[in-house]
Amino acid sequence: MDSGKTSIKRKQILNAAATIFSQKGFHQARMDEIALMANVAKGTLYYNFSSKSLLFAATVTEGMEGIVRQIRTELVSDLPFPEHFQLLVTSIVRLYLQHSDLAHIIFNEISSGIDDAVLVEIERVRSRFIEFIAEMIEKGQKKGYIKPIDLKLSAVALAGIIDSVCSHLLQHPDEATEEQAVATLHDMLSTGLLSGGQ
Amino acid sequence: MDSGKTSIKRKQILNAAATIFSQKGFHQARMDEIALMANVAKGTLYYNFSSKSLLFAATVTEGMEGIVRQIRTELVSDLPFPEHFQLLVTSIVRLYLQHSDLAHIIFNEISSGIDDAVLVEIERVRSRFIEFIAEMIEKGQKKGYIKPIDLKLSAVALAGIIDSVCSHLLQHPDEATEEQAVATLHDMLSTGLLSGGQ
Amino acid sequence: MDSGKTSIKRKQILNAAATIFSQKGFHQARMDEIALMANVAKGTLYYNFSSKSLLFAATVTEGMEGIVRQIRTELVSDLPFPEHFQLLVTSIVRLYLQHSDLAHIIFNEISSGIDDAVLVEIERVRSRFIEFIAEMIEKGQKKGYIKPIDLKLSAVALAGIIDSVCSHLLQHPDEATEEQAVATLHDMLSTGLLSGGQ
Amino acid sequence: MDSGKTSIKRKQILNAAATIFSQKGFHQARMDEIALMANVAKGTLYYNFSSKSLLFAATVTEGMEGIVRQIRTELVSDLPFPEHFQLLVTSIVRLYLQHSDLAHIIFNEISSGIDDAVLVEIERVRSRFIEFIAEMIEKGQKKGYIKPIDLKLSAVALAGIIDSVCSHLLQHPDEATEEQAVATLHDMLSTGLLSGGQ
DNA sequence: AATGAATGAGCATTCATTCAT
DNA sequence: TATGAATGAATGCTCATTCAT
Repeated sequence: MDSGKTSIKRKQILNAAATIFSQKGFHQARMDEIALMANVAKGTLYYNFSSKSLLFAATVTEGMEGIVRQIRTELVSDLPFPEHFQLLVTSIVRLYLQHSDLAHIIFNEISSGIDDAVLVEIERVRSRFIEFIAEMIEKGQKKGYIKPIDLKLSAVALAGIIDSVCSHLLQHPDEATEEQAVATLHDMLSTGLLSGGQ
Repeated sequence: MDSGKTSIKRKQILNAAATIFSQKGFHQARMDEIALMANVAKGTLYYNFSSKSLLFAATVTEGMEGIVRQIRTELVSDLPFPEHFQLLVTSIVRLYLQHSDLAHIIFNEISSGIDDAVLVEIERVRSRFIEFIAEMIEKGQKKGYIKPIDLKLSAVALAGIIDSVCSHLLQHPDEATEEQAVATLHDMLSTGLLSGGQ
Repeated sequence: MDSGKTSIKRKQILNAAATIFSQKGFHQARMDEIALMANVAKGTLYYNFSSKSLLFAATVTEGMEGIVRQIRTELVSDLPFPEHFQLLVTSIVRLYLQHSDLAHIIFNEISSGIDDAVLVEIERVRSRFIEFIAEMIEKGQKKGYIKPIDLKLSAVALAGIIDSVCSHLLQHPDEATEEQAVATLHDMLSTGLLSGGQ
Repeated sequence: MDSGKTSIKRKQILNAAATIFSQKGFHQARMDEIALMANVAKGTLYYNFSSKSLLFAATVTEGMEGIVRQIRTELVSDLPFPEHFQLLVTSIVRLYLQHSDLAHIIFNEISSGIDDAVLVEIERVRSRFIEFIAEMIEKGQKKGYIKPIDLKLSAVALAGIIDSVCSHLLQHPDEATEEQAVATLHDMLSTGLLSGGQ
């Protein structure tokens, strides 16, 4: 199993797993609880995914695939670059908040105690996301809109800044609105913190 | 107990705890292992800290206090602002890498399953750090060096960007040097990604 | 079901079961594995045999029937007794080694945790084998070749001695040949260990 | 742990383990049940023996050591050989029946699914017992009482014959007395099955 | 007759915590 | 103060069995 994409129960399980894993983290998530939320017997979890680690891996991988696909879809527009960049930030923020469960896992779950193989898989997913962002930045550079800067590092930085602000937003929903967050992010990412024409 | 500051064993325990907790995260760290590394019997852990959660809280709190104190010390200089800002970034990066264990905990260990009381304590430590950064930004604004921007959000963003890049650096030491990372961070934080005369 | 003798799948299952059960013993054998080796779906196992215990019982019973039948066939000869006795030992040893899987089960699988009903069935098979040996001994006694001795106990002893030596042979194939084993067995069973003119 | 010889709880556990393991075999024995019978908490089992397999190994090894020691003690007599041999058979039978639990394990538990390391350990114990018997036979040969015969094979045969008859006795206590069993065994082992002076 | 997805009771093992010394 | 033997609740995983198709 572990790879057929279409069983109903399989989807129920992946959904429940995404929720529970992101709420509690890998180690604190209980297979019992996932089974309960997925409305399947515990054995069904293991019939479909041979271990907790592999269920976790599948949750992250398949979830992330969907998200990246979605962002790509939203960005097929032919907008001029400044608007394109604005859209990128907005899209990522919105999707992060929409799928905060998965996003939280991907950005934060590095904790050991997971099979090394699975850890590598998660790292691979994270990398692919970073590379996707790096692509966007590179396009901007080629069109002359983005300054010459280390691609990988700036992509990592961009991911980190969005993760951090969105996490904050989710934990303190009263302190700022999504619009404010997007505005601040876009402002900082575009022209930095310093004032005036430096 | 939990508050007397001077026992030798207590320090041994806190040191061991910092190492183990940062290597393995809260849930994967075992009291046995901490006791072993601290050269202390397991009972002694509980004689000094009444639970794993409280030991974790003490580790984080006392560790962070030291770090913030150290940053403040390094920043008492009367440098003009641009250099001051550069120094701030450099200091935080250096301390993050130096205390990556603790930093990692503070920036990433949100996973529940820890006593709520302790979670609140960790959040408090994180907040204090964010506020410290916000203060720095505010000073820059008052002196006219930093553009008007939401203080809290930009502080959160700054913390996130540094966390993300430093974590990346630690996991992929071959991809970039500390100097490159500092340069990229300073560049992005100062003037953002867009090219042109901002 | 459990009694129709002619399905192809049924035979495939019994063959696979004999192999797996003897390799791993009753408790360690898994129905999955038997189904796999029999080239049959798991459900088919249960369609033909209503439980693991009953499959085990059928495996043992039908297997043993064949073996006893075979020994009887080999012994229809009209050899004079000494040669007849020699042939008996040789045949049993050869068949034990040939069907070591089944033999191992029948001589060693006493472990409980199997349905009592099935345990009784196995015991019955074992008994029948002991009785078969006892018959042989009795014949020898009647012809004056075998000393007066408790029939049942000596049959049990004979079975035990053969089982023990054959098991040893299987586990340590390098320590002795089949011929040596047969010779030693025949020697001990014929005239015992003591030297001198008995 | 696993090697200190003197804790009270440790002994309680080993006694309970011997009983349960021999009643149910390795796979069917439950750690819960052993803990219950030993009057300790389940955790205490694991505090003293790091796994079920190791507990099993310790049970077999330490138990067997005691038995072999006991047989050796009973055989220090300076009896002339025929009586010595009789005593050997009698002692082994009596001890087998006395410690039928352990004896049963050592002679029958070959089932896989136990750690290989532990299986090897059990095989080692069995071997040592076989060697002990071989020594006895060798002594008899040197004194001229026992015929020239393969030492190892005859020792294996002797162990097997005793095991088989004793097991039978335990399962069918009504069919023969211990004395009858000893008599039959001694008779067969001394002069075999054939009558007269062959 | 045959299948295989689904089930859930059962079990070994872990580990924070306690407490007698 | 310090210890470490003892505890037992908690949990991942297995596998015989069922049943809708």
